[in-house]
Amino acid sequence: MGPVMPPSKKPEVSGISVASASMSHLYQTGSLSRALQEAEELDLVLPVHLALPLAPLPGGAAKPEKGTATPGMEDEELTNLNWLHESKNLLNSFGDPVLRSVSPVGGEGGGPRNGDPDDTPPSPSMVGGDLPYDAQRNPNCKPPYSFSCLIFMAIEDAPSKRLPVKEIYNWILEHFPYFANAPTGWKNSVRHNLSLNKCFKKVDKDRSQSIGKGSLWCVDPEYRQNLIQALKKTPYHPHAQVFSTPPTSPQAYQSMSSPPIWPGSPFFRKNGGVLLQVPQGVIRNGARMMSQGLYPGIRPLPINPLESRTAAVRHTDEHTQSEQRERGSVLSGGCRKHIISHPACDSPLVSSDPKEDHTYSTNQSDDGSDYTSDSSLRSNGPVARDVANDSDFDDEDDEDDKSKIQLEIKKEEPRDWPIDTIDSALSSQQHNKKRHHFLKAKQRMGVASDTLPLKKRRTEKPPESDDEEMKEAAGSLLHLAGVRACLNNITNRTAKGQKEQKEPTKN
DNA sequence: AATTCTCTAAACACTA
DNA sequence: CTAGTGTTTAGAGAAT
Repeated sequence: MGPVMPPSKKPEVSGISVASASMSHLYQTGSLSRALQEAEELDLVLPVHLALPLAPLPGGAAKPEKGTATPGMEDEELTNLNWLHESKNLLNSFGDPVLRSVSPVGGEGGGPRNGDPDDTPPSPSMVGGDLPYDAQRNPNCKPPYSFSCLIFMAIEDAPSKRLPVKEIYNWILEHFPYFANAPTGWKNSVRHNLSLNKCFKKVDKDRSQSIGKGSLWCVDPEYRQNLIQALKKTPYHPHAQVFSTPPTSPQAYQSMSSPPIWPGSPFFRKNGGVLLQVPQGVIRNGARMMSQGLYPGIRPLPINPLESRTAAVRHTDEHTQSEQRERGSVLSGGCRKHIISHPACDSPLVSSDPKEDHTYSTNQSDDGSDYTSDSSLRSNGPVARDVANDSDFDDEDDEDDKSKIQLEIKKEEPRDWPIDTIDSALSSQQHNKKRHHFLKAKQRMGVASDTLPLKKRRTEKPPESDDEEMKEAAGSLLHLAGVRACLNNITNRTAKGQKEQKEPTKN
């Protein structure tokens, strides 16, 4: 255990340090601040939402003064607002590209924001500004969820896990009264998000179903966990119950941590609190939670746990912080050995095509030209990956084993790194712009299908997906045997043929 | 200062 | 024809 950190020193928010003491102990020791201080002294890793109020910000820069300048705001509110700003920054800085792109907090980046020191006075619907969200107390407060999260919640809340746009509107309206008075532009944003965000897939309408216009939308299972993770990280009111009333048991703590919308919300209830529960194992290891979105108990994947057990290295207290870091850096040093590989596993999470798993902001364009800085990879890789690979601390309960399984399935995805994404497709419109001229030029040259945005392509060619998946699955197997290149030649030829057949009809 | 990211607006095509 | 839906582009603005 290291020495007490001076207040000015940046804590390892990325979760490098290791906790062996339970968080409930901290709560029982008294006030949160004291507990947090104690945690710091003990080098404990805190779940992100606990660490937030205390943690200085990587990259500095919270801009509390930028908060809502709503007249009449109380000091406490301002404090909370500052906290929210800080937490946003902190969350952003954690670096999972996915999380950054699927920000839990709406307006992380651009767009007019509530409470911005705008020229225009805040409209009634904006009262509440950036204050931590409490839909019950302040229905006019803009929800702290990005549209991605809102849509995700709406879809998840549907029994069939698929909704037409209109129902998504309705769900949002029902759960977030803010939008009732908001300008209608938000619907456009929803549609925009659905269209551009890779997380959401259009489902071909069942002929028997008559839902009117449009299609059904669902969450791409491949990105589901990421959305959950993003949602999970939504900052919430620092003075919420979890802070003001230390629970007497870990269970109590679990049940009250990180309410997804608000406690008692239909969404929360329907999910039985499961979706965002933080099991003890995770609490003990905030690092994993922060970086991996490991939320054991969240709809375990249909895989065989027996085969998925990892050779997890149990963490012991003698691991020093530096050891942790070193281990992390080794693991993250480009060669990410995945503990488990299930080439034959038919987990839906396994990407069928590495190429498909990127968006505008990924390393390589479809055409192979490299016009991206891929900052998400650069800036986020190390921290996220370090921690990601530190998933071997515990653990004794099945829940955590499940989480490992999920983690490893995710890890299996055959790419350098990965998941850049979620709605980086949406967010990387910068790249989109950069691509624009290039793609236009290319389209003129008659390679249109190849240059279509990913999302478009995904929805455009469902018919051959089975075939393609089979090929990819075979490719994965053959790859292991070192004959990947051979297959590629075959598949490329096939795909090319198909493409050429399709092209004329498209234009 | 440059980049990244999200939101917003708008145009347009398509469809019920 | 209208309204809703889906796609795409452009730009604003905050954060990094």
